[in-house]
This record gives sequence, C-alpha cells and structure tokens, in this order.
Amino acid sequence: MINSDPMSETKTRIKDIAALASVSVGTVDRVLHNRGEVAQKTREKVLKIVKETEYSPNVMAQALKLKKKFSFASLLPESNENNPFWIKHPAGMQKAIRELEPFPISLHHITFDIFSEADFQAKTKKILSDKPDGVLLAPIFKAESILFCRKLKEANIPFVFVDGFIDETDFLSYTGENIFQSGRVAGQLTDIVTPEKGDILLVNIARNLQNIHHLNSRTQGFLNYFETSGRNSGKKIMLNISDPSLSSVFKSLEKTFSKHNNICSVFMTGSKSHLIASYLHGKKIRNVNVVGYDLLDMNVAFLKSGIIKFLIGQKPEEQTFRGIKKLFEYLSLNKTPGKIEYLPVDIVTSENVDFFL
Amino acid sequence: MINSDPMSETKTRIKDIAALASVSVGTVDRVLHNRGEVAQKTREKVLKIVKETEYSPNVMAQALKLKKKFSFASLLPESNENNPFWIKHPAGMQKAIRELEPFPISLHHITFDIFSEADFQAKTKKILSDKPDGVLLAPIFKAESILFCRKLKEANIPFVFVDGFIDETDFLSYTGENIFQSGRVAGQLTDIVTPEKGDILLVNIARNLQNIHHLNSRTQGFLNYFETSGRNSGKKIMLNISDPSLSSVFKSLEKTFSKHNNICSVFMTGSKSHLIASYLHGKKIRNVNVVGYDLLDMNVAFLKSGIIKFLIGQKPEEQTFRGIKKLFEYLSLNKTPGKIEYLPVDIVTSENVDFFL
DNA sequence: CTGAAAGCGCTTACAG
DNA sequence: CTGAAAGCGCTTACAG
Repeated sequence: MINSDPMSETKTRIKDIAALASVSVGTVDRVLHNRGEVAQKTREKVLKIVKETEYSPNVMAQALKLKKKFSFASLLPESNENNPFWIKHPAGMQKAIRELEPFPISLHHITFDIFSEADFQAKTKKILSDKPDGVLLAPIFKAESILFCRKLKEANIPFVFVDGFIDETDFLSYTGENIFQSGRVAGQLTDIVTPEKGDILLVNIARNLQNIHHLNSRTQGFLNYFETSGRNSGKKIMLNISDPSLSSVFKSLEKTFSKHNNICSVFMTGSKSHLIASYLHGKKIRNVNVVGYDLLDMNVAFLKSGIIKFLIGQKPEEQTFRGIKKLFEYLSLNKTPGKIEYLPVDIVTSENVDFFL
Repeated sequence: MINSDPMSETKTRIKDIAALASVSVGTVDRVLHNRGEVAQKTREKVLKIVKETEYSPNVMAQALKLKKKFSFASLLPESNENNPFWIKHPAGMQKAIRELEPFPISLHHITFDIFSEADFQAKTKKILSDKPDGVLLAPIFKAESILFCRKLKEANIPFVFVDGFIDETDFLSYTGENIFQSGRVAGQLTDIVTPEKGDILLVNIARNLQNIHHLNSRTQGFLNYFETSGRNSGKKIMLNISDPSLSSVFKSLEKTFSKHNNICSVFMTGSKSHLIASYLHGKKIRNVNVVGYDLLDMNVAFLKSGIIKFLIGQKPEEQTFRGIKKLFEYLSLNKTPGKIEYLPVDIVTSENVDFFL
C-alpha cells in the first residue's frame, strides 16, 4: 500500500498544534512564519511540537486563503529565421503555467536579440524594474548575465537557468544539457557512421566564438570521445565560420571540401546542420554523414531524407517547463530543487524523430 | 504576458453566479453537480450563466472541502531475477503520488506471476472486490484482461494501460511504447552497425509466444524496416527460445552460431540481451553487435563494455507515473487524457545511458 | 424546490 | 505578547 501520507492516517493541523501547546492558532501561525511578537518560551514549545508531529501545511488551504499571484519573467533570445532554435521554448513555459492552473501565475516573456549584448542588458533592466517573483533565463552573454544575476540576488529574486549555466552566480537551478557529455555522444554517433580511416569535419558557426561556451564544450566533448574511446583514426578538421549566411557557409564548405578529399562525416556543433546537408545535397555529395543538433524543421527534413544521420535533441520545451515549475515550487511549496538537472541527451534518427515533435 | 487565467482578471465564483441568477449558492451547486431538486427554469437560468461566465471550479477549495481520498489499484507482473524488467514500475507510481501530495491518494499495488494466467485472474478478483476508484494495469494476458476490463467497466471504474493495450476494451488511456515503430528503430540501429552483407539473428525468448504480442509486433517492425528502408541485405535468421534458462539459451545460441557463420548482429526482441552478450563474451566472439531492450543492470553493464551497441529504453517509470496522473486528473479534474500516448523510443548507448538511470 | 449556515485548514487584521 | 473572529471558494446537512 503506497500512501501519500505514510506516517499517520490524519494530518496534524495548526489547530492540533495549538491545542497541544495550549495556545491559539494565531500564535502557532506567527511562529511558523517567523512573524515575531511571540514569547521565546512559547515559540520553543510550539516549534518542538511542530517537529514532533512533523507538521506540514495544507497547501490547498494556504493557496485558497492567500490567493497569491506569482509573476514570473523569462529572458530568452528571440527566435527568427536565422535562429529558429528558440521557437519552442515559450511553449514549455505555457505548459507549466497551464499545469499549475489552480494557482494563479503570470509570466512576462521577454526576448532579446541574440547578437546584441546591449539589448540583453536593456531587457534585464526592464525585468529588474518589474520586480517579478522569479526569473528564468538563458545566460547567453556571460559578463552581462553575471551582472544581472547579482542584481537579482540583491533584490532577493530567485532565478533559474536553461540552456547553460554560469557557475559564478547564485542560481536556484539549471535544467538542460550536459554539454560536454552531449559532445561525447555526438562523437560516438559520428564514430559509428564513419569508416575507420575517414576524416571528420567539425563545423562551428558563430559570430563570436568565445562568448558561446556551448560550442566549445561540445567540441571538447566530441574530441575527447575520440581520444578516449573512439575507433576512427581519421583527421579531425576544424572549421569556424563567423558569418552565418548561406553563401558564406557554402563558400567555406566549398573551400574545405576541395582541400580535404577524405571527409566522410561532418559534425555540426550547433543547430544549423541543415546548412551542411543542403550543401551536400546541392553538390550531390553522397556518403558523407552529418551529425548535428536540434529538431528544427529543416534539420528534421534532412534527417528523414537520410543526409543527416543523427540529431541530438535538447528538449527545449522541457527545459523551460521544468524551470518554471521549479520556480513555482520553490516559492510556494518551499521545495528547493536540485541545483543541476541534466536532461537526457536524446539520440534522434529518422525512425524515432516523430515521437519528439 | 502568459496568464493562467487568460480570459478575465478575476475568476467567477459560485457566489457570482448565484447573484447573477438571483438564487443561492446552494442552488447553483445543485445544478452544477446534477443533484436534482431544482426547478427546470432555475436550472436553465443557472446553466446559461455558467456557460456565459465560463465558470470553472476552484480546485483548491473543492479539495479542501471534499477531502476525497482516491484509492487506486495497480496490477503488474511481479519482478524477480528472471524478470527484472518490472522492478522500476512501482517507483513511477510512487513518484506520481508524491507529486500529487496535497491530494490524498492511496495505491494498492498488486503483482501477479507473469507465467500464470490463473494468478492474474485471482488478482483481478481481489481488485474488483476492493472497489478502487481507478486501476492501472499491464494487460499481459489478453483473454483474461478483456474479461477483467469488462468487469471494471460495469463497476464504472476507469482503468489505464501501461506496457501494451487491448483495443477491444474501453480503457481510459494507454501510456507506453509504439511497439511496431520501436521494432523499426531497432532495425535501423542494427542496420547501422551491421556490414551490408552480414547476417542478422533475431532472438525471441518467451514461453508462450502468441500471448505476448509485444515481441511479435517488435519483430514485425524490425523486419518491416529492412523491407522498406534497410541497407543490409544479409539473411534474417529467426530463433525462438521457449525455455529462458541460461543453459537453454546458450545451447540454442551454440547451435545457431555453428549453423550460420556470417552472423554479424543479434537483435533481442525482449529485455534479456545480456544473455546474448554473456554468451558472446564467454565464447570470445568479437565483432558481433547486439541490439536489445531495456536498461536492466546487466544490460547496461554489457552496453558499457561495448558488446551491446544499442539499447532501446521503454521508460517503465514514466509509463506508470503518467498512468496514475491520468487517473487522478480524470477523476478529480474531469480531464480526459488522450487515448494513446506513445512515449519516445529512447535510443541508448554507452555514452548517454547514465542520463536514463 | 430553495436558502442560510457551518466548516474544510489556513492567514490576517484587530482588540486587548 | 496573545486570542477570537472573519473569510478564501466550495459542499452539504438541515430547515422550511
């Protein structure tokens, strides 16, 4: 028999504690919430009984009485054609709010230009002036995020990270990928589909590489796999592309492929593997496998057509879903979540992709 | 701004409806719950306002007042050394009950001998006599399950399936694998790791094959993949083993491997791929890849050591977790879940397995 | 057929 | 420093 209340059949209520301590419920409530104005002796007596009876409040009654409306703010990059990765994040937050329905929660979702530190900073100012009860953010820009998080802490506003975390801040929780390990998984998958002596091309597309630590960690994980466990002994060729435009990417690939004639697989460290696939398709280059990230529509199309062999999913919706839930549970139920929650690294192929869409 | 209550700032309460209809809250409640004893005219007036105001009850207040305790029953195979697959299912139900904490729920978890239809039937009798509010079950034995489900329906007890479903019953919801598609995924993974002309051995271990339709569907999906999409052109050798003991399995494998000398991969349709791996390991047969199901400790060990290349996870905990939640939400919040919820087919390798444990 | 009142467990403003 | 009372939104037993 599994019970939600394994210790006792009937839960102790404030009233019971009051009776046991020979005080009124008002007094019990005052010590429970540290509202002061209670004699030290009374306080101790009540606290003792609270402990003995393992009192925990009835959340339904609390919520009914308090009708506290939580207002959350979220700060994520805006999604557009150039950056469709972020398109699914809001849905996860919506879902969390719907699921928490009986409790009134509002969420102000704010986006910033992923290429503009200034915009990010402006948006953080706005959030701080709104004084939300909790914040969810993707700490894309490290320096600016650290500043923002410090201010949040000063204002006593808890915040959770998605997509990545910054150790130097006092975040409540991170929900997302283990970035290094995900690079290792990508390495393993690439290893499986690459001939033993075939070369592997690693492609980074990013304007400003040192600021986006994901890609670096992924690349590190990827290379680490081959150092420790890989079978493939081919060359690992690194290609950094700073201009994400189609023509620029194609030009870079053109140059690289003409220089190296034994490339058997391409690993794309970010979500734009469809660009690689598109290039290979256009050039009618067969037998080159692509491994990349994220279930964007374009990526999925190439996965189904077979040019992309594996995609690794990051569960963007799940990240924001859990982030919001953690904020809520922390604030309303006093549950402190685990500091770091790594979501499984999903391996996605043409055959199981539909389950993830 | 995403809001839990998008239509109006303040929710309408029974009191508001009563005022609008010029009746008392008691009357509103009577029509809301079809408790009769209301004049037809009054009834219609109230219903109209309920509709207009899009009234929905405050679950917190309901729960606080009602203190209804739901009692659920679950019926799953008992897990033992021979059948460790079922060991993780109870944890998912526990988790659901913990998460639903503020609502009092009790669960009577009943197990049956997976080799005994009679035991299954006896346990269903017990459950029926307990009259639980909802039931979760794995319909392992088809005929007996149909009978049981009919009785549940007669008693007006909703039930959900995990691990498989039977179309002919009136189940509330199924949460689990798309079995055929999971076979296709297994086919694809096997295809990837098998040389183009290598033979593939399919192993079924089951006492009573026609009763366990999983394995059949998986095998069908597996073969279907090679018919429609596969690259491998080797033989597909079927091996059915009815005695699951170690010695019997080893003997069957011995015989099969001596008869076929080009087996490059083995697909195990159930959770016992560790037996295959163990055989290969003992015989020092290298270069034979194993693909199988379920993250049992023994399987994971062989996955990490490299003999098993891929495992497909079924998320046993998630199945029962969601099943219980669906029962609860159906009963307490009147939410009817989707009839069939396929969980993603998880592809697990030595590099991402830790996220799933 | 209908209304007024009590009470679920909690919090808070008020009186003392 | 402490207690008594009102009220959150709902349900129910009772009186009429």
